[in-house]
Amino acid sequence: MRVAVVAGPGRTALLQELAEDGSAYAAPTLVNDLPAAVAEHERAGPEHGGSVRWVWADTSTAYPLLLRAGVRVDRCHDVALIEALLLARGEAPAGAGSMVAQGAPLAQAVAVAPRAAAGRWPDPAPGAPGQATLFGPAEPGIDEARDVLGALVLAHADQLRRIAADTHPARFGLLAAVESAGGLAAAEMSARGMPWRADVHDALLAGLLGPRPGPGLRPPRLAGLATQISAAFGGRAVNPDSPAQLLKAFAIDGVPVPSTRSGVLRGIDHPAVPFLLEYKELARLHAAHGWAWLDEWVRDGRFHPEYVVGGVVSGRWASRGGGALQIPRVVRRAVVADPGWTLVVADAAQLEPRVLAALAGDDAFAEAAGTGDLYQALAGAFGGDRAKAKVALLSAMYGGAGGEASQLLAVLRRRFPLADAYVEAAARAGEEGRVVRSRLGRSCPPPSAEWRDLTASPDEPGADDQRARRSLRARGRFTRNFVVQASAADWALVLLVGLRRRLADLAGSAGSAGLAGTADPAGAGGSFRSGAPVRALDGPGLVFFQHDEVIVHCLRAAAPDVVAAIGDAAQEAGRLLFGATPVRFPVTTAVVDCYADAK
DNA sequence: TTCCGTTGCGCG
DNA sequence: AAAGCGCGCAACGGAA
Repeated sequence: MRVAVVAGPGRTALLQELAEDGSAYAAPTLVNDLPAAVAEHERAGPEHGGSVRWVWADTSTAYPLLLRAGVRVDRCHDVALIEALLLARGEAPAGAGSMVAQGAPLAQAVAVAPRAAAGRWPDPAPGAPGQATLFGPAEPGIDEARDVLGALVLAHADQLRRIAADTHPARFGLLAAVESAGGLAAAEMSARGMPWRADVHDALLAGLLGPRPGPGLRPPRLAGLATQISAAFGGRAVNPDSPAQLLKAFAIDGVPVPSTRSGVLRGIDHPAVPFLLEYKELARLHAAHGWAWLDEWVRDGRFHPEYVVGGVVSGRWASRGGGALQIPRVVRRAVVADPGWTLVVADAAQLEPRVLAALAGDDAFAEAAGTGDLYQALAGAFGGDRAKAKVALLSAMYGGAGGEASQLLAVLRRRFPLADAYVEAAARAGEEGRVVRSRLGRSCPPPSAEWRDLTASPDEPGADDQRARRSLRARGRFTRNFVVQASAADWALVLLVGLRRRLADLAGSAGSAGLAGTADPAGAGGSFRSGAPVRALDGPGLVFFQHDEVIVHCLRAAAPDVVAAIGDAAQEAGRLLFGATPVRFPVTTAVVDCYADAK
C-alpha cells in the first residue's frame, strides 16, 4: 500500500491512500499526530498485506522529524530524489510533455512539496530560534497542505509512469526503490551517529601535535616545525601554510619547484623538505580533524554527519559538514564501540573491476573475477605481476595511461577484449557528447553548453583546437569512469538497503534473545535527541557508509548474525544487478572494537 | 569587511 | 606522446 503524506499545521498531516499505479482511491484524511499515525501504519502493515510505502516529497526533511519522535519507517518513495533520477536521463523537463491537465507543472509541485513536507511541529532540537519564521515559509495552512498533497500525488503517479516507460523499467524501478531507501538509511545513520570517543581523539591529537593551543594558535609541534622550516630557508620568515610564500622561498634558494605538493617536494633536495612534509601532514590533521572539529561535530559520544544521497553524479553519496567521507586513517582510532558492543566493518573487495567484469560480460575477465583476489587472478596475463595487473585495470577504468600503463593496457585489450570494448564505448559516447548510464540506469550529466561550443568545430588549428581536444578527452575519461563508478554505486546502494532490511529483521526477531540492545553511551540518555530514547534506532544499526564500505554497530552477541546478513546482502546485490554471472562480489568483514583495527 | 578562485590533501 | 575518475574542506590571497 502506498500512502502520500504532507504535513499540515502543528503535528497534523494529510494522508491519502494510493493504488499501486499511484492513483488516489480515497479522499485525503487529516490526522492530528503524524508520527503516531505513521507508527500505527508501520505496526499494522505486515498483517495487511505488506508494509506501507510512504510517498513524500523529501526524505531528508520529513524523516528526521519522525525519527526524533521515535518512529522508523520501512519504505518510501522520495519524489525529489526520483525526479532527479528521471530528469538526469535527458528527457524534456517535466511539464513540457507530461503536464497534468489541471495541475501545476510537476517540477513546480516537486519544488514546493519539500517545503510543506518538512513539517512544522515544535522542534526540540537546538537551532536558531526564529529563523524558520524569518527566512522559512510560514506554517502551512491546511488549505496549502491540501494543494501540495494534490500536486504530490500527481507527481508521484507521473513518476511511476515514467519509470515504467524506461528502456529497462525493472532496473530503473529498482534504482528508484533503493535510492529512496537510501534516503531512509542516511537519515537513520545521521540520527544514530557514529560511536566516537572524544577522549581517545583528544589524546591522539595531543600525542602528535602537543597540548591543545589557544584558539588561532599553532599547536606546539607545528610551531616548532614552522621555526625549523624558516631556519632551513636561511632564517627568512616563511608561512608553511602559504604555497605562494613557499614557492618564492624555494626560488630564492635556487630550487624552483612547480608546486608545493608533497609528491613534488619529495623529489626535491632542500633542507626544508623533511620538515615541510611533516608539517603538511600534521597541519592537515589539525585543520581538518583537530580539536575544533571535535568540538563542533562530536556530542555525547557520537559523530552525527549529514549524508547527501545522490550528492555525486555517479550516485555515490556526498556529505555536508564534518567531512564524514574523508575521515583520515589515524583518526579512526577514535571510533570505538560502546561497552558490550562491537563494530562490524565490511568492505567490498575490488568492487569496481568486478563490476566492470559483470557489466561487460567478458567471460575470461569474469572467470578471474570469480575468485577472491581479482588482481592476482589477472596477474598471469601480466607475467605473474599482480601490481601490473592492477595498474592496467585502473588505467582502463580511469582513462589514464602514463608511462608503463600504455603497454599494460595493450595486454588488457588483447586478453579481455569485451571489458576493454565496454569502457572504450563509454569513452566514445562521452566524446560524442552523449549520455551514458549505470547498470540500474542512473544517467551521467549531459555536456555543458560551453563544452558543445568548444568542441563543435574540431579541426580549427590554433589554441582553441588544443583546448577542444583536451575537453573532448576529459569528457571521454569522465563517461568511461562513470559507467563503472556509477554501477559500483548501484551495487553498493543495493547492498546497503538490503542490509538495512536484514538488520531491522534481526532487531525485530532478536528482542527476546537479548540481541537487540539499546546503545546509550556514558548514560547520555539520548540527550542529543532532546527527548525520549529513540526506539526506532535501537538494535544493530548502520553507522557509516562510504562508497564501498559499511559499518554496523551492534551487541557483541549479534555480530555473527550481522556478518551473515552482510554476506547475504552482498550476494543479493550481485544477483539483482546482474542476474546469473560468474562474477563474485566478496565482502571482507572485520568484527572489531575499534575502526582502526579493521584493516 | 566579505566573497571567491586557487591550491593542496583527506577519502573512495 | 600524454592524459587518468569522483568528492569536501581549510587556508590563502586577491578582488569586490
